[in-house]
Amino acid sequence: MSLNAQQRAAVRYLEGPLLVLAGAGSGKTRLITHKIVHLIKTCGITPQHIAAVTFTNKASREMQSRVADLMGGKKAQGLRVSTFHSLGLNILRRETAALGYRPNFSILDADDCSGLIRDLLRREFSDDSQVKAVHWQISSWKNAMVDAEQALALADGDAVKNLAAGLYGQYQRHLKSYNAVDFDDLIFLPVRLFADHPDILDVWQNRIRYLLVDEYQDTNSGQYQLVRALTGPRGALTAVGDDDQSIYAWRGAQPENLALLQQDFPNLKVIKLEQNYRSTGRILKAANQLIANNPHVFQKALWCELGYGDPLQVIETRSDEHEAEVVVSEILSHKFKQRTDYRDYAILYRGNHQARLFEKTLREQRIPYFLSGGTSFFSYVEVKDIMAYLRLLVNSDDDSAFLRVVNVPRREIGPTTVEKLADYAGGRGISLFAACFELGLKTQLPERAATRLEQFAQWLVDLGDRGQRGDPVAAVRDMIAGANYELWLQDNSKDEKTAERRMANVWELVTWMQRVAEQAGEDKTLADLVAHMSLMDILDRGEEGNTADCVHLLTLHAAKGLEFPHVFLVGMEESLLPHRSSIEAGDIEEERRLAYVGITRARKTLTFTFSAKRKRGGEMVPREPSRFLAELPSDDLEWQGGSREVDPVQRQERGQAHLANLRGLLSSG
DNA sequence: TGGGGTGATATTTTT
DNA sequence: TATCACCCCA
Repeated sequence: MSLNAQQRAAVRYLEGPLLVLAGAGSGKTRLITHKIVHLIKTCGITPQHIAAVTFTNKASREMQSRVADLMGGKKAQGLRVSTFHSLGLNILRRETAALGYRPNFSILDADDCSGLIRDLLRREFSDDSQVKAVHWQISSWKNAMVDAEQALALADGDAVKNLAAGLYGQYQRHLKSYNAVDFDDLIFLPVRLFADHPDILDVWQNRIRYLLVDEYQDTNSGQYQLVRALTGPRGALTAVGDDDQSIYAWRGAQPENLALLQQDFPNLKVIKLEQNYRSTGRILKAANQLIANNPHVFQKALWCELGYGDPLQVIETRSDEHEAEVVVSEILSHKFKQRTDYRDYAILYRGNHQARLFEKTLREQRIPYFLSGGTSFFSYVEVKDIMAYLRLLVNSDDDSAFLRVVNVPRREIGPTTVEKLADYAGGRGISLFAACFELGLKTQLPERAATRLEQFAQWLVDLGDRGQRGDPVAAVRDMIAGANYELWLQDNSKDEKTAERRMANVWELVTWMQRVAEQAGEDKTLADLVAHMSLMDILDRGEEGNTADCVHLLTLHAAKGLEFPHVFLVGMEESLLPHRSSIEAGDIEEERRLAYVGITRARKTLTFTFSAKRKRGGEMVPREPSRFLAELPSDDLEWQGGSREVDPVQRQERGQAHLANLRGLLSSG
């Protein structure tokens, strides 16, 4: 497929920094990938001097594979397509010394960090009720490039801020002594580094001669500063974004960064991509009209050549249960009439809890479905255990990992022993792991305990050596076997089934690690593998999800970037969308963008539903249709339902019968 | 060590 | 109202 005039202009524009305002479905990934190939093939820039940055691993993988397709077999060796965090990790790993870290530092995930904060809170204030708030506050500060010292100055009055500011410095010191960083540090530290060391920045500006940023409206302060630093005066930057799809302000994204770019680069060129290749005219008209209610720095209007399409349906239902039933039966009858696949349908909603009833109804009808979200692979206890072992193998200073695994599986190293060990290590200013080998420890502990600790540590040293010299993955297998981890799982799971499933997770982790190792080539050490794995989620290996024929159940946030022929945007009610808390905060613009994102996912048909009543806290609460429905072009809407009152029992029976009937038709046809 | 009882919480989530 | 995390006790 070729490029349109605007896309072509954006690909070819190299005279300075470029901002591409890419509306929904306007082919922004196509633009970025073509530009990368253009830079390589036409401009002769070597791939290792080009970096493309995305937010998610999924987007990064997608971009990589599409560049590979465009290159037609010719490998773009050394091309850096990565997430912001991987890029930061890359910088950190090359500049550990300048940052005062030792090689092979660990990356702590959000849980580990919360754990550390909980411990600190307990110790300092013996009150850990505010862990989440404090963690969130520190993280926000880091994202805004505020360090511990500055935080102290910023915190006056607000209780959580005071608490967080008081802990921030200690938190950082602990991380440093663990030789560990958190996710936010992966951006924060490089930005700091570049500000303090112009010579190092210079090296990186030479290494990355052209930078492309995807989903630019989602960048936070730190990420923007990283982009600005790397871009430098040369201005070799293409940022692609859509202010109307900014839906992550609540976690620090600064859509203002779009306008800021214009300020910081006065010679910024702006190109708009307004032709949409996804949706019908009606859907786009609705999207445009809705989003016109938001203020705009950059005006933009989507158009298409795909025809006007079917009217948008708006269905009023009696209850949330009824809503699920109606949507499912609409899907069934539509599928029957149009001979479509289940995968052509998506049900989009504001909050995860809304998925439940749809899930239940789909399951009752034996309709396969795919549910977004859920527990991430890396939050399973068994996966976290193994990851902690890996971290400890690589970085013996990682006390956080040490504490997690020292007695898992049971090694008869109880809390008392660990506490004494911690006291000793603290006094000597060394890691828990190092302390296990010290003779002085033997005077503090009963001999048996000291011996067990030393054996444990020695076992890890041996494994680490093996991982260093031979095949790292084999060393990991040895570790799992040596720790008797499987036995421990069997003893600590509800039943055999769970134990098996959990062990399967462990093996999946190992298999995945093996694959990462193979992909990475021979020069990947255990440390490299572990660092990479800390930034990935095994769940977004994707493939199965896409190929399986499933109805998709997604939050509006999770739906961004995806498209479906037939979309149901459910729960179009005041206090759901826009959400109550946003109404109360007087900020419904982001909610409107959320609705906009939902609408623009649809290719052919779009159905809104809202319920007259909804169960909330056990009671049926009356509901109002969302104000956003009123902002849509009424000529393009077809309203159904809501008018007649039917006996609920009778209705329920009728609904069930209808569904069963449809299912029968489908399976026979 | 595990099960039951209790209390907090009910927007969105990636790395 | 339903769920879930966490705590305590047997």
